[in-house]
Amino acid sequence: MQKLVPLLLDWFATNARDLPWRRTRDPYAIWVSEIMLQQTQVKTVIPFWNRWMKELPTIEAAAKAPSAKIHKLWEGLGYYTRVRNLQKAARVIVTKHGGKFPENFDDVLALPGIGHYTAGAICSIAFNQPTPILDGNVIRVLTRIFGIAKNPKEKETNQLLWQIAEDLVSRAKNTKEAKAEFTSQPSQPSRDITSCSHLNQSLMELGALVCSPRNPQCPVCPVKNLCVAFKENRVEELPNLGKREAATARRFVAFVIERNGKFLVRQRPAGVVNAHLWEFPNAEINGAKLDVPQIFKSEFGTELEKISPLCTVKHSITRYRIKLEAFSVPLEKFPTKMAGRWVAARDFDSLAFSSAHKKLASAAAKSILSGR
DNA sequence: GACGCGTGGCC
DNA sequence: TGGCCAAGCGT
Repeated sequence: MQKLVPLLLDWFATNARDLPWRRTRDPYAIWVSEIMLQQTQVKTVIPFWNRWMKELPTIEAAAKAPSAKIHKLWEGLGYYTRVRNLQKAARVIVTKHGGKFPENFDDVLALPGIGHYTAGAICSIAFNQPTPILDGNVIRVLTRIFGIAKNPKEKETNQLLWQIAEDLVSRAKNTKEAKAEFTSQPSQPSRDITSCSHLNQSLMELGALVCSPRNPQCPVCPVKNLCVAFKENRVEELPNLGKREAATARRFVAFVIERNGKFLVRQRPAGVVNAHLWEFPNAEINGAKLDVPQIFKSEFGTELEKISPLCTVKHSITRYRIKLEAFSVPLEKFPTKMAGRWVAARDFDSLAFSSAHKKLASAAAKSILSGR
């Protein structure tokens, strides 16, 4: 096991992807990347991160930004609580840390939206502290290298994995390369050493590029000769994550209500799925029968005048598989009971829609252009 | 400790 | 193509 850390560091030195947040040591920039990357793939995050850093380049800017702006910048990324916690934390940093990102692990961990993984990632990547990380990639890499067959979500196994992660990053701090880097540049402050940062990133990078969930690229793996799963031909069996619950089907109907070129949209309240995002009026359908005029009347207390199918969107939210059927509802006189905002199609882009309803907005704008 | 939270990539 | 998965966190 002596060889593991240097093998990973050597591999990372020549195989690391050139990601935008790897071109900086700014803890704010790295923090933003880590929040965006939670449960989200690198490829998805890149344009969001670039846009965010351009629009809100500092902690102070993030702290001051209007709610509409941060939601718009997050539109399409999902898990929108992340962006509100990011701003809450930015405000804590401004008020409690003088606007400077804290370097103490416990101070970082105390920030809203930052758990053990993210605190460890920021402290190691931005400050090169020997703080361990354990995410989906690292769980996969470590359970395979060490042949750990128990479910990594179980407390005992989870603790073991954190212990291994801590051991590895501690070794990285004391590795020969780190000392060489230090002695060759004795005048540099310690934060210019990167071995802890690179060791942690190497585990995730290996998990993303080589030790992948399906079709792992074992022949090119730098640590295959140390890997228990590879030697025992158990790579496909690990990690032993339980089964997921089957998705539940749900069905919704949405009304794209238009009058004089404006559409009725509303903002979802706090505390629900897609809180604070905008959407077209909609309702869940229970039961098999789809009586659209009846649903419209029960929602709005008004008979609809005309109606035509607009489009159908299939999407998933957490464990629900959703079919959303949208109808165009042109109105001559709109009822006062309808709560929401009337918005022209050209202004849709100024609102943050949930992903499914963003598709409805596109369809609505298109139908206006074509004269419907 | 289990659950809720979003979305898109991938095969 | 539908199901699995992704740089998790808060409650």
